[in-house]
This record gives sequence, C-alpha cells and structure tokens, in this order.
Amino acid sequence: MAQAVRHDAMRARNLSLVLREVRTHGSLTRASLAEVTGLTKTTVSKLVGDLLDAGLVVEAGAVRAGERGRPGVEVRVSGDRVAALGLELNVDYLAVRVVDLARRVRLRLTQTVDNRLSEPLDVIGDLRRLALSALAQAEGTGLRVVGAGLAVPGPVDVESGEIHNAPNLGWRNVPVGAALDLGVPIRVENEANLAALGELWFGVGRADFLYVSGEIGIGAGLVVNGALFRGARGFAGELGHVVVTPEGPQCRCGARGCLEQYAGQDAFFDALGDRGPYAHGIDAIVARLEHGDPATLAACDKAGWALGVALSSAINLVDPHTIVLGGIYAPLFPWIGGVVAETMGGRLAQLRAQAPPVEVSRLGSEAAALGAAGQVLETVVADPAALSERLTDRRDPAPR
Amino acid sequence: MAQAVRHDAMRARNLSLVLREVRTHGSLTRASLAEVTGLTKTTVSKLVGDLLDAGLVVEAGAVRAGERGRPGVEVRVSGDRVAALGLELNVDYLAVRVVDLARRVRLRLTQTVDNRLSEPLDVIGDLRRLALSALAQAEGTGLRVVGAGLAVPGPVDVESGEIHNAPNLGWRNVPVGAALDLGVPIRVENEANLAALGELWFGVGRADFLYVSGEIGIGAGLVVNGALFRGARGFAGELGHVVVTPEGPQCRCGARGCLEQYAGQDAFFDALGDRGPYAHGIDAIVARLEHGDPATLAACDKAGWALGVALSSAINLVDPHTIVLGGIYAPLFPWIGGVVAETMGGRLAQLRAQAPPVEVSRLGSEAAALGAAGQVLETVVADPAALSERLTDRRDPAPR
DNA sequence: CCGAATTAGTCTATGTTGTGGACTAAATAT
DNA sequence: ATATTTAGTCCACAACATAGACTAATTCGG
Repeated sequence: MAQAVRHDAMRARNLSLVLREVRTHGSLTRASLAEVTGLTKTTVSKLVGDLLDAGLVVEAGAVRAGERGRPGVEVRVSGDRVAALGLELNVDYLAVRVVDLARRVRLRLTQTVDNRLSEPLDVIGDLRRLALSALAQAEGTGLRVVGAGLAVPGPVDVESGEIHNAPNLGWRNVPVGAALDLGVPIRVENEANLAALGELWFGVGRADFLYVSGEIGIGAGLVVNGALFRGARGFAGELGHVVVTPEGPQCRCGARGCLEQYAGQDAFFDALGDRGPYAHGIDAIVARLEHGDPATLAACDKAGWALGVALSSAINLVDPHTIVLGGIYAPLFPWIGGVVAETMGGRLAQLRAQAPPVEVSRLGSEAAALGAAGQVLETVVADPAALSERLTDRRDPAPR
Repeated sequence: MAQAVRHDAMRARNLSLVLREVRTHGSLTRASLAEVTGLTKTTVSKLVGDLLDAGLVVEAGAVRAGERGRPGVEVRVSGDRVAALGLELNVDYLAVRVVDLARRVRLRLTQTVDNRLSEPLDVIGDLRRLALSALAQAEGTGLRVVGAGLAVPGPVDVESGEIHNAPNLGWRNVPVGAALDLGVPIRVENEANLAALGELWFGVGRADFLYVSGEIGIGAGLVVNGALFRGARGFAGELGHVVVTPEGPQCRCGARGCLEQYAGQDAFFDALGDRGPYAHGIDAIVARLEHGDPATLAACDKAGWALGVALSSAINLVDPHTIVLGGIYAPLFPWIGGVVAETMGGRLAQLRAQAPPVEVSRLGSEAAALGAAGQVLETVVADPAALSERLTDRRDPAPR
C-alpha cells in the first residue's frame, strides 16, 4: 500500500537515488550527480557526505581531468564495508558466495553432494557450516555481512522462509530459513527467480528477459524493467509444467505432456538408455554430443522443440524482451539454441515483428547464489539510511 | 527510473494518498484520515482543504454520529466536477461511456456496427461523432472531462496511440489516437487489458486476477496487486495464441493448435455448421445451448477443455490469484465454467494446494470502455495536484 | 439544564529537508 | 600572472510536515 511521505522518507529516497546513480555509472563527481538526479549541488553534497560517513561510498583519490576548471572528486560504491551472503541449496551441490556492495565476489565455497539421499536437517547443517565459515572469513577482512539470501529448487513462502514443496529434493514444508540460523537476516527464494536476478545484476545486465533454468526440473524467472515478477502467490515461472502436448507423457506433477517431460535433465538421461541418478552429470551428455552420438542429438532436438513450443506460449503471455537460457541449457546451448529459436520463430513470426532473441546465460551454476546475495545488497541500496543507522548503532553501543 | 523527491513531490504524493484513501473507504472524516494515512491531523486538514478547493472531494453535509465527542465531517470523492471518457472500438460495436471521479457512469452511448466492412477512417469518424456528442453532454452538466481512454481489439503502441496490428479488424498501423482528435488527451490500449482494469475498478474489486476476454480473438489482461502487467513491449496477455496442441489446426497467426482455434468465437460458429459473419451473435449460441443442442454442447466442452489447458499453462507461468472469464465466456459460463475448472484442476492439483478459482465477469461488454475511462481517472488520483493546477489555470486565466 | 468528558478540527511555533545564489577552491587558457 | 571555467561549500530562505495548545461540538452524568 502507498505510504505517506514525510521528510525522513524524502531523505531516504534521495539518498537511495544518489547511491543507485553512483552504482550504475561506476563513479561520478558530485557535480555530475547533481545533473543526473536533478537535485541541487548543495543537496547532493550533503547526501554524498552521509553516504561517505556510512562507508557506503568512497572518494576515488584520483581527480577526473578533462576539460577546464577545477576537477571534481569522483565517488564510487565502497566494496570494503558492506557485503552479503548468497547461498544455494540445490539437488546436487551447495554453494556459498560472499559479495560486496560493489558487486565483487569476495569468496566462493562450493560443495558437491547428493542431497536427495540425506535428511533435510543434515543438508541444512552442511550448508550452515559452509555459510558460517564464509561469514567468519568475511568479517575477518573487515566486511560487515548485512544479510543472506538462499536459493532453493522449488516454490517458497518468502515471508516465513519455508520450502513449500521441492519435488526434486523430496522436501515438503521445511523451514530452511529458521533452521539455518546464521545470526543475520535471511531471505529464501526460488532458485530460478534468484538465478534470473543474478543474471540481471551480475550477468548480461539486461533489464527485461525471461531466464530459463534447466536443472532436474525446469523453472523460469521473469525480469521486467529490472524487477522480478513473482505472481500473486510467488509461484510464477513454473515453465517446466507448461503444456507441450496436452495428452503427452505422464509428469510427476500429475498432468500430462509438461515441458519437463521433454526437456528436463532426466529426459536426456532417458535418451541415453541409462538413468543412474548421478552416475553422469550433464558433462556426460555434452561429451556424447561432441562425439556426435545420434540418440543424444535426437534428444536435444526433441528438447529444443519442446522448449520452443513452451516458450512461445510464455512469450505470448508475458512478452519478455529476451530469452536467456541457463542451467544445463548453457552447456547444451550449441546443440539446442538453434532449434529453440527456430521453433519459437516459426510460431511467433507473424504475430510480432520478430520473436525475442535467445541468448545463453553467462554465469552458469553460480547465478542463483549471486542473485541471492544481490537481493540483499539491493535492500541496502534501496534504503541506505536504514543500514547506516544499524551501522552506527553497532559502533556506538547504547551508553550507560 | 526513480526520480528525486522534492517538497512538491512529497506534497503531491500525500495529496494522492489522501484522495485514494477517501475513495477506497467511501467517505472518511479528517480524523480517521489522519489515522489511516499516518499523517497528522494538521497535515490532513491542509491536504483535504486543497482537495476541496480543487473540487475533487466534497464534505458530506451529514455529520457522522456514533460515539461521544464532536462528530466529524465526512469527506467523499466528488462526482460533479471531474470525469473521463471511455471509448471502445471493437469489431462489431462502438461504445462510449462518461464516468465521473466517483466512478459513477454518467452516460452510455453504444452503436452496433460491423467495422470489418468499413474503412478505418470511417469507423474512427463514427466513434469521433459519438465521443464528441458525449463530451458535449457531459460538459453541459458541468463536468470537466479531463481525458479519454480508447480500447481497441489488438496490440497497441501506447506511446504513439497507434494500432499495431488488429487482425480481427484487418487493420495495421492505424494512428487511432491522433485521428480521433477529441481535444482532450487520449490513451489507447488493448481491449483485454482495459477490460481487466474495468473489472478491477468497476467489477468484482479483486486486485489479483487474470481476466480472459473471449471475442473473435481471445485476449487476457493480468492484474497483479492492483496493477496491469503489460510485459516488456506491452504485448503480454495474448492468451489466444498459447499452445493447446502443437500440431493442431492451423491458426491465422501462422502457428498451429493455438487456443483461438478451439475456443474463439468462430470455433463455435464452425461447430454450428454455418459461419455467416454476423448473422448470429453469441445469443444464437446461447439459445441453442438452452435447447440442449448436442453439437453446440460438444463445442462448449471442447472449448472449455482447451481453455483449461491454456489457462493451466498461464497459471504455471504467471500465478494469478483468480481467473475471471469475460466477453463471450460470460454468457457461456454456465456451460463452459465447469469444464474449464475441471481441466485446470486436473492439471494443477498436485503442484499447488488448489487451482485458482474460476469466476465470471460482472460487466459484460462494458468492461473495456469502463476500464478506459478508469485509467484516466487513475491518473487524476495519482497526481491531484497536476489536475488542480490545470483546473485553476482554467478558472484564473493568466493576468495581463 | 449544566458541567465534565470526549472527540474533531484549526492554529501557531518549530524542525527537517531541499533550493538558490554567493562564495571559495582548483584547474586550464592566454 | 590573470582571466575563465568548473567543483564544491556556505548561508539565508522556502516548502512541507509535526507537536501540542486551542477552539468547537457533541454525549454522559448528575
């Protein structure tokens, strides 16, 4: 709901605006900040001063040369004060990333495991150890970790931090957020959504796209005008269960002919004739494709066609500017991208001037963890005042 | 892009907040406004004073009795000062509505024609005459018409007011907005989108739903948290071309097996064995259904099934809270609603706790025109200051 | 019927924030 | 060395919201 704007909200908003502009431009002088924000030099000076005090930006010692006149002092986002933790709990790996406010990745911890074979609490315990170690290392270098984001493979209740139903893990109603108990605020969110945000902030930098996450299941995250679209209940983006053939093969979800049956990871293994859960990762499939194995190539064609069909429905419904293929589709892209684009193009060509371009993700399996960390950093940029209060609270404990 | 907040923006925002709260509550005293907005009584008094001066709200002479203490003066949105024009140009009719700021419909003009048989400029001329007559009548009763909205059956470039491609009219690149030339600002938008907004503001009042508009073509408008979702290019909601059967019957759009082939209006006429373009409206079909004609009932079942399949894809992708069936599906609802809900339920039951409920539109063919007018009124509520400046400019011409 | 209590709304002094223009600082051009 | 130009700061001021005193209008209790 819309809220009343008081002086403090005005200030918070302008502070956020300045910080955001500094970030998008890399670095800016106060004078150019005044120009881009429309605020006066005076106001910008005051706001920048506060951001400097809070440690959110730093003055680049270097002065910008160029034309005539006194050179300005450039200001840029500080990566040495504030950071966030990005976590991913997936079917076959755990990942932890520490990312600073300047969006540099400061620490990467990854652990390959098979979480389908373990109890939820054991898996969460593993992730917790990893995360606490990362936290300790980060704080050791003087970074203040202001929060954590966690990506999980399935729909989530963002409010409670509870996993609703992660069929690929076999988990139901697991309160991961609470169980992790890291001592910092934690936000849990669907893996595909966070991977989409990862791509937005750390990848191609485009602001409008549909990210397709191919894993055991298939999810999608829709980014429109730089914001994630979550739907009414937060379950948007279940691309894996979009209809390809209404009377097609039975899907785990109860319906028939869902995309997942044609283009999920297991569909590829089925095509190989063996299905041993983790005997082969996606690399085994890529290897076969590189050797020109006909059965695997045929599986790719079929998956690509199905993906094209499902995406054409998706495009008709949500009109994304671009399609970004991630997860297993990134390594498979050379064999699958063409078919996808062709199928889509064939179905959409007449209705629109052109079908959206199909691109490949740049981040690979890191996308979701980065998105998770980025989401926390976004809250800092959205309200720097709230953070700097917390920062000062910490430095000046209540006098007694 | 985020904008800097100055004092005037703060004021504008709070003014809007107060007006919006008055509208959602019907009527409110200054004291209760202070409570719901979080602003102080002083501030609310000043803001209400300005809204009164601008004529956007009126004091209800009646004082609210009840408990003890001095009774407050209730304030409600004034319907006597500001109004908007809602226009719809559709395949088989033209509609004009005048709606005041209190959302009361003040005037209805409808004209049944066959616009497929006429030149675009002739049709626009007809609509223009109708609109100008409505404008004159409205201004005659002292209403100030601050803008117009126009609904057209097809994707639109909202910026330029140009119809891109309306296949059902056979129009391409027609600058309707400019051609109408009504002397008030005009916003052109897709019919399904405006019908969805009409349903939001004048119908059921729900804030999260997918509105399905069944006409010659099938469109959809997605409303999330009270806002229309338009996609990256504004072409979202093309439900009619969502895949039902990837190798199904050829569609006008170039693809195969689109929903429109199963559940568009023409699909029903095809089932009847005759297709004479306008010999029979939807009423003919309803009549046959009421007499239990087996072929027509079968067509309904097929259409309902296809709609259920397409909607299950849509639900997986955009997660609407509710489905609202409008257009021809409103009169057909008794015969089609059940099949739709069953098909959807069957495909979605396991993945979600429950499939979204399927409801019927309350507005019928008026939805789009009302949404078009409502959209204009929304801009007034969003920034009452801008309007009241224009109002005062008009009353006090620049002194010389 | 009158005073106390209660609630609505206005008025005045004050605080916070951004503005505008004068001012100082630091560079280049001549 | 001086004029010009641009960056950044300082100070008086304007716009807006706030806090609390004040006035207004009602009900309750005797």
